[in-house]
Amino acid sequence: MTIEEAIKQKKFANEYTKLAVNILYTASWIDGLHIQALKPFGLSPQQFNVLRILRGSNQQPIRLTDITERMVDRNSNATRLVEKLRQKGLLKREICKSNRRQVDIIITQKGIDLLGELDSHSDDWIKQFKSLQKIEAQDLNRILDKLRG
Amino acid sequence: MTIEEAIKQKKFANEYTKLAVNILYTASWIDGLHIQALKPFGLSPQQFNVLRILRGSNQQPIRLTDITERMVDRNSNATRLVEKLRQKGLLKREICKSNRRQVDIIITQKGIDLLGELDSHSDDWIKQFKSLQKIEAQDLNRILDKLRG
DNA sequence: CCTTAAAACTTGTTGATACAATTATTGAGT
DNA sequence: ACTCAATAATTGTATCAACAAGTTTTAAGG
Repeated sequence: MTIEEAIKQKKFANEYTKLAVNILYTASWIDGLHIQALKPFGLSPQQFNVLRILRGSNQQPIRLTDITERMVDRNSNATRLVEKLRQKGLLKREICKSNRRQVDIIITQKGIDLLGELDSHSDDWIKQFKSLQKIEAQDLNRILDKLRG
Repeated sequence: MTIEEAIKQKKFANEYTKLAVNILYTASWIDGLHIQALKPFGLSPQQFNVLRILRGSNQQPIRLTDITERMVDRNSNATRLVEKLRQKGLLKREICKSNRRQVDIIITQKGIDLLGELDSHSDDWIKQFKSLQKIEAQDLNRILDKLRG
């Protein structure tokens, strides 16, 4: 379905305006898929994102600012996200001894297990993407990277 | 900047997972640009979207459901968005005589004028997109459309 | 040391969003 | 005409995000 059909707009000022709308629309669509896929596990996309960042640090403690830097959606409030995950027992937080301004955060076994479960289900929503040929996915990745400059 | 650098993640499971993250990240980036561009005019991206839909209907009254159908981000609550715009005097709403369940919505002159101002400033954020060649923008549009199936 | 600035987080407040439940109105079938 | 389902919109509630202002701790300059 073309973006014109999707939002019932016949024409755009130019190819670039259309692209901006298309990316925003597609992202909203993906976000919806993602939310549905995560719902059975009680996680929001941002919470999931934080957990993956923690796992990615290979059990090394990580600071809140590190998390913010690596988040897909930078606008979230890392403090409150982390607190939510802590309440669920998916991570631990501890004030850093050598620099008491910092809070060291580390994923728990329960968090790792949950991510493991999710990995095996990830195809449920990623499979939508398999409609693209690998070369198309590569093109898309390359052009998006270029776009952001 | 590659998506790997942007979120400091060395590798992805596959090209498709990477693409999902890339689209979400890029959309968040565009959204940020858009928010900044609209801020001086006191509009959110969704409010702007609604106004453009109204203008696009060529002064024909339009219903709430029509607006929802055409919105880039479907998850918003059209009732409350419209109410916000009404308070600013940018649109009028009137209960439809022939079908009193419906509310007919129409843009005001003030709304049209505001959009006119914005049109002349739109390049301010769209110009980011000019770093792409036209063919790249076309490719991107085509592949995103295909992706959504 | 003492003051000031910077860093790392947290919190308050206001506004937005998601989803379900509710109201009001119309249309269809009998 | 009466009932029931469908349509159109609104509202309630809980959660989430945006942004600024605040706290605590460390570092730097004189």
